[in-house]
Order: sequence, then C-alpha cells, then structure tokens
Amino acid sequence: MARAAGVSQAAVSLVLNGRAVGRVSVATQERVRLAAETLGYRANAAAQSLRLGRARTVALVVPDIRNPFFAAVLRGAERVARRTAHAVVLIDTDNRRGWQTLAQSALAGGAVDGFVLCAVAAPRGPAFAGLRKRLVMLDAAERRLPSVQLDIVGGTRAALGHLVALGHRRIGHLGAALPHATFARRAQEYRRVLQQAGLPVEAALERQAPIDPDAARPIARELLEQRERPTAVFCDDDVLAAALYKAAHDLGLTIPRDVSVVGFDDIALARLLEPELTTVAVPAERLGQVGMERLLAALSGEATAATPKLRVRLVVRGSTAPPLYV
Amino acid sequence: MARAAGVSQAAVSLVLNGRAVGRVSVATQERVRLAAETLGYRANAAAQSLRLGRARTVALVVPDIRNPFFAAVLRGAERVARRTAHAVVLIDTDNRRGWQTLAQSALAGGAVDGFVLCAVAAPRGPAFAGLRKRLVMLDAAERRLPSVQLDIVGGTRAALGHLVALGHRRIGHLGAALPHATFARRAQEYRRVLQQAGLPVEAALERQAPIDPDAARPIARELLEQRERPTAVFCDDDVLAAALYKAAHDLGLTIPRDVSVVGFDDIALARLLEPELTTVAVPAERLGQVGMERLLAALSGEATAATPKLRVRLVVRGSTAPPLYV
DNA sequence: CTGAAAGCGCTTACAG
DNA sequence: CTGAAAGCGCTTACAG
Repeated sequence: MARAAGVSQAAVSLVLNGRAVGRVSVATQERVRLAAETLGYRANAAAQSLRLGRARTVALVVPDIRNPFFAAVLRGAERVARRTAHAVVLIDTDNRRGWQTLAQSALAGGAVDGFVLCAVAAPRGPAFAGLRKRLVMLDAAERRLPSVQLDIVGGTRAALGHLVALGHRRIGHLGAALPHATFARRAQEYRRVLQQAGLPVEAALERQAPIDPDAARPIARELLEQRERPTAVFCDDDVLAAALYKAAHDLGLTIPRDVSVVGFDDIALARLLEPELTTVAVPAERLGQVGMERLLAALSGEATAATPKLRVRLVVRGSTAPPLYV
Repeated sequence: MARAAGVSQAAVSLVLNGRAVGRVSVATQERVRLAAETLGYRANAAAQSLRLGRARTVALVVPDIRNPFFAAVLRGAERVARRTAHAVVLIDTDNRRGWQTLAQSALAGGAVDGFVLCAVAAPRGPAFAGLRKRLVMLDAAERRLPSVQLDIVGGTRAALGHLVALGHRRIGHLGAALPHATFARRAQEYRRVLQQAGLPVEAALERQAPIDPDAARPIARELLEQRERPTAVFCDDDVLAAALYKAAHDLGLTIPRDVSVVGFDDIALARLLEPELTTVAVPAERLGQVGMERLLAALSGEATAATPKLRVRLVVRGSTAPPLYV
C-alpha cells in the first residue's frame, strides 16, 4: 500500500488515522487516500491490535439469546459498538457456568477488550480481579462493579401496586430460576409489597422456573392448581407470563377473569398474546446501548460517570382485572 | 512466559499448540504447562492472527436479531464456532444495505475470516469477488455460492397441500418483504400449488409485509378485509402469522373458524399463540450449526461436500380447519 | 514535512 | 532436542 502510493508506511498510517494535519503534506495525503480507495485497502486489524493492545472487540454475555429481551439488548449494544468500529462477540451461556473459562481465555489472550454482562452472575476468581475497568453489568445489584441499573424495584412495585389496587388479595409470583441479582430483587420486593399491604406471603404462592415456555409451563400450572389459587400472578419475565397463559388455558381458566397476569420486559410477545399482556416495559435495546457506551468509555480511560438508572414503566393491557370474588 | 518457564519462546509455542511430540523433551513440556497454568497464560490472539493470517473470527449476518428465528440460528452457529475456538461477531443489518460496507472492511482488514449470511442477499461488487471460499449462505437459492439449503419448496407445498386438503378454495399469502430468494421461492411455490389445484391466483390474495408485528398488522388486515376474503392464509414467517392473528382479532374473526392460518419456522411463539399455530418447522439452530460447520471447513481448506439440504416439516396445530362454507 | 527503525507477541523454518 | 532469528503489518517515537 505504501509502495502503491509512493510514500512511507508511516505516512499511510498517519493519513488513514486522521493524524496527518501538520505532519503530512496535503499532496501526500491526497495520494494516500486515492491509493487506499483504489486498492480497497484497510489497515490489518491483527497488526493494529498487536501494536495498540486493543482488539476493538467486546463480548456480550447473555443466558439465552433466543429470549427476545436479550436479543434486543444485543441489538442495542451492537449498534453502539459499530459506531466506534468495534465488533461484538456473543457468548451465550445457555444458563451454564462454563462461559467463565471462555471469557477468561478471551480476555487473557487479548481477543476481547471487555465484557457486557446481562443477567448472568459476575465472574469470580483471581483471573477476573482486574476486570473492574473492562466490565459492565446490566441491571446488576452489586454496586462494586460498573453497571447500568434498571429501576427494578420501582417496576415491581408498580406491577404489584396495580394488582393490589384492583383488589387482589392472593397474589402469586412466578420467578425466574436464574442466579442473578435482578431476580432476587424482584422476589424481595414482591414480598415487601404484599407484607406492606397486609397480604399473605406464602411459599405456596411462589415458584421459580427457567425462562423457557416448555419448562415453565408445568411449574406455572402448579401455581394455579392449588386449592387456594392466586387470583393474580406477577411474573419475572414475559416468557414466563406466556407459560402461565398456557397453564391457565390447560386448566380451563380465563385471563383475566379467573387470574390476572403481569409480565416483565414488554417484548413483542406481550402484545401478541390474547388478551394482551399487562407488563413492566423495560427498554432492552437502550439497556444494551447504554451498557456498551459505558464499557467503551471505560476502555478508553474516560472517567465513569454516575451509574445510570433506566426507567421502566407499567403498561396496563388486557391481562389484568379485578378478581372475580372480592 | 518463556522466561518464567526458563525455556525458549519457540518451545512454549510448540507445547501449547500440541506440536511438541518428538520436538520438545517431556520435562520441558511439563515445565511449560505448569508455568502456563500458574500464570494463566494465553497466547496473544492478535499476534497469532498476524502471524497466521487467520482471525479465528467469523461474522453472522442477519436482518434482525430480535426475530427468534435468527437468534436460534446465531445460537447454533455460536456453539459450533466455540468448539474450534472461533468467535462469532454479529452483524444486524436492520434490513438495510449498509452492512456490505462494514463486511467488506472487516474482511479487507482481516478482522473476520468469513461470513455466514442468513436471509440477506448475497453481497455484490468486486470487493466480494474472492468471497466464494469465505462465505456460506443459509437457505439460499443461488447455487453459485456455497450454501445450506432448506427444503422450502417441500415445506411450502406441505403447508398449502394441507389447506387444499381441508377444502380451502381461496387461499391468501402473507409474504415477507425481504429481498431474499427464500421468500421469492415461497411466493412462487404458493402460486404453483394453487394453479395446479385449479384455485384462483389473484393479486388481491397476496401481500408483502415486513417481519414485524406492528408493521405487518395493517397489511394483514387488508388481506382479511376484502369482500371475498380468503378462508386461509399462508404466512412466510410465524411473526407474520402472529400479526395476522391480531388483524383477525381486530376484525372480529375467529381462527380457525373464519380463517385458517399457517406459519413458517415454528419459533417458540407458534405454540404460545391461541390457538396454537400450524406451521412449517424449520430447524433454525441446526441451520446455524451446519452453516458454521461448512464455513469453518471451507476456511481450513477442506473440500466442500455437496450442498446439504435440511428437512422441514409441517406441524399441524389448532390454527387450521376446514372452511366454514364449502 | 519525510523516511528509516523499533517493537508489539507470536510461529516457523533453520542452525546448532 | 534446543535456541536464536526472521517476519507477519501496523504505530510511534526519532533523526534528518
């Protein structure tokens, strides 16, 4: 390339990286640009990485990319990364622990500059000790690590407040069986609201299920089959809510007449269900965006601003109504 | 690292890459392995890429990762890539053309070794001339490029055959408004089956819509609002089918009584709809797997076997029934 | 303003 | 079996 333009390697580098002003003559700049254009030349990424110590690649870690919520996060993250010529590598943990080994290798080998973690537990062990500046957790509880917060407490309170206001007294909880703080928080807040409202907090009203329709369906069913069935159920995720719809249908129960349902996330599915799902809308794509922005900022050494907290809001649709017998 | 183990750089490389047999003494091998373990040492990825000319990274290009079908493809592809220590970078085209520039840069700069293309048109232009060995198209029509085939024709025939067998005479088609051969094929086969069955092939029975519930809903509605409404609709995608459910609901039509619906893909959504959706099951994750396997094989210079063709099969559920008035 | 050189960390011939 | 060296393609001081 330098030869093609008849200039030095250094000049090419300077021009193509926009550091040419006052260092390379305009004529040379033109020649370089023209030659690059003609040859379709791009700087070799590996050589750049080696020299600069930055791979311009970050990994997004999610439990299951088939969940549209995580797909939306990925989309948001990818958009932001692309703006600064970074690539996003996906690590789908499939709800297993093994990903930490992979992540550790990628980091140690410099294949990846940092991580955005979504709904997976923070990695442990000495290998991740220096990770603070290379990691952003999405919707995390731990203040110790850089993160983007969601107002999970507010969302949970809004959802349960809505059910309480409708007159429900027995409110169940279909939680996500994932080891992430966000779900622990929802469970905690669920109990707190019930308690404050003087409503029963019973083990019988709580179940945990994988975020997968088939796996969750029988568990949702257990919740609805009890003698003293809840008249409303708060679900940690829209997919769980959908599983509850199926379970209700299995049992001949009508939503919202026999049981009200509230979801979490507001993925496209929420409005495709019939009746449309009342749910806590979470800005998934924005979460991915903001998370990636923060990671990239941290990687380029910018001071980390205060932990941002994204709003969520309850969207009331057709799946909630007053209980049949008040 | 070499210093830590008290051996040469070359020995480290040999041992860690499994090329040590008969070239490095067992004692040295042990020392290297121990030191690597202790230090958590990984070979620098950039240096390896530079030296070897392979980035061990491939890109998956999809129109919209929020569509669970594409998410499943990604998952399958990622699994396979991981087995051989390759990373998968996502390029979400957002149904736009701009991705080709990005892809071209990534390839020219060696950031990416190859591409798996799913439901996007093959790239054009001289920059992609030498791409044949670095590209696999999923579900492509063009035999000119390496690809993994799906039996789209068979699936379409099965879907329409099912509707014809049920007694439907006016069968509509809600197609995907994407410039990919797979959708052209479905439209073509739809017309062919109707023709062969002596049924009307009319422009009024065909519509194209983006694969997005909100965008597709009014278009689906047009299809159902006509005076001579179709009694059944074949949809190019389950998401389109879901949009049709909504449109039917808007118009007070009941599925399958007033209109039968067949989808394509069998994503999780299909069974969450009520009634559950009759659809052509496509092995999405497997598609991603096989596509990635072929790409990796091609990249390591293995001879490309015959183009594999994956089976699809019609899954009959509750959304199809005989028409009301035969 | 321009060019020659060092060095990022590997792998692979090559000489001992 | 071991070690010293070249070179992948960049970027960045440095000398002219």
